[in-house]
Amino acid sequence: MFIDCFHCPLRAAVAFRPMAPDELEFVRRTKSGERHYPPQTDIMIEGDPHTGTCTIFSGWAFRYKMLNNGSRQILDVMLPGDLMGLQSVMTGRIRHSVQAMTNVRVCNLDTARFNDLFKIHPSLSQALMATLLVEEQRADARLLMLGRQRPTERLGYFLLELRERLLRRGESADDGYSLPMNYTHLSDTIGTSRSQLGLSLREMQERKWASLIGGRLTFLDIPAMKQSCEYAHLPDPALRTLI
Amino acid sequence: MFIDCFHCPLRAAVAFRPMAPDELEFVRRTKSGERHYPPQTDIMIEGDPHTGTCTIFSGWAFRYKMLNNGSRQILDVMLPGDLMGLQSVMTGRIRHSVQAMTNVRVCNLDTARFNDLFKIHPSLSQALMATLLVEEQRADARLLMLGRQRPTERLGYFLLELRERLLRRGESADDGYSLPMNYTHLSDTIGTSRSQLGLSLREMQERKWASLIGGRLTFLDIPAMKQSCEYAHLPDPALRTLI
DNA sequence: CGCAGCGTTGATATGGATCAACAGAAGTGG
DNA sequence: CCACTTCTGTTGATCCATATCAACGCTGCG
Repeated sequence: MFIDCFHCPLRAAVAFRPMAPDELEFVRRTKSGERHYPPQTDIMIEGDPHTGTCTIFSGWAFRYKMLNNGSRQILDVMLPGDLMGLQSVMTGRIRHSVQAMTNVRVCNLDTARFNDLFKIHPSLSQALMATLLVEEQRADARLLMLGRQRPTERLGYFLLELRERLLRRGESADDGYSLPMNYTHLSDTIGTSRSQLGLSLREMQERKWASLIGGRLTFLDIPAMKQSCEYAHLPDPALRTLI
Repeated sequence: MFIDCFHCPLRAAVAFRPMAPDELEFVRRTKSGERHYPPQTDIMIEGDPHTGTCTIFSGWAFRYKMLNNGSRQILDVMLPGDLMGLQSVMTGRIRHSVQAMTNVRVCNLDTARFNDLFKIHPSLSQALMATLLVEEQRADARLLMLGRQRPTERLGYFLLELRERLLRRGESADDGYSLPMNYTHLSDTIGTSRSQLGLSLREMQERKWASLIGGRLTFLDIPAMKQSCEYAHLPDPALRTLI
């Protein structure tokens, strides 16, 4: 049941930078346990100073922030291999919540060892920084989309990016994937209302870009979609490190 | 004319984590020169693989992305002490442009030495990572504001955040600061049209939050403004490292 | 002097929010 | 196992906030 990092099936995915044996040994010893979260449960809550750090092993989650009026902004979707809670280790407090979207299994990490990481494994900490910088690039793209694109293009961009992330993890076919997000998730991600999301989905279908039926997304014309949404492919996966 | 890092006036600001002598020596040796950029000139351009890395010594700049239709999204305003171009060193390519808003002086950094940074100065690289994570928090806040707040609240949030950043650098009084941004800059930052920005500025004034006259921003009721814009103060400045 | 850029205001159009309604699915409790 | 409730997808009607377009005076500059 307990997954050994040396035989972690996630590592086989092309999404991640290959790791030296001593680095991998370090990671293995940093892992302090596993935990399961059912859908719709919070894994971390904004403002909590006592959150730990963990990596998603399986399932989907999302980072989000709330306003007092109850509206929610989903900041990012988190997939297997994504690290969460680094903020709270390094800055003492986490400024967003994380919620499970499907059943989620995480590998907990011993936060105390992050100090050693920098001392003992410079190349690993360098790789981790590269990972953060790639995340920053994705955040910039989201800012552009929220600030300057139309709802349908925002949606398209989001779905294309998800496709590429999943492809690298071997969790998507070229022409589509299973999407465990409902209307509310999607509209809170692209910053629109629920009804507008419905219109955008229909528009996507009418333009023959893609269709979402029964939780299954199917792409119909990826080049046209990329063109219109001004999608830029993700940086080299060799930059992303799995801890 | 050439500023020695040991006597860098920026370091006196409360914005930055204090630095050990050997760290400072490392930084001093990493500095490879200085350069000046007049207003409206690009310091870095999106997609360029050959950008270096530098830190703003004085003046204001901004990071931005463009769409094909010509619209621009300003991702962030960069102030003295902010590091730029780390993306291109670590990931090989920069995904946004940077433009000077005022006269800007930068300290260029020798990118080759960033490898040594991790090997020789773990605490410094750890501090740099904390800095990145604080930036991530600020980016999350911007996503929330672009996705879920009204233009006036977006504007208010932005101005409040700028105030706090400037205060820490000793470049702002408690009740206001000089703002070298024009209508286009501001509207491209908060994701609205130019005319809407005019309305939001007026609304800000009518609500007695703040007023912007002749490039000088004056706060009238900061608590009310923070309340309405749901402003959360920035993390501890001891986390931010000046390289 | 003429021109370009910028702040500012106003008129109009429209895209998206809001509200409402409903059917089907899924979960819940008796 | 069925009735009931809740959630979710879906569509439509209405309204309003914001984009778009236009105009103009001002300033700085060539």
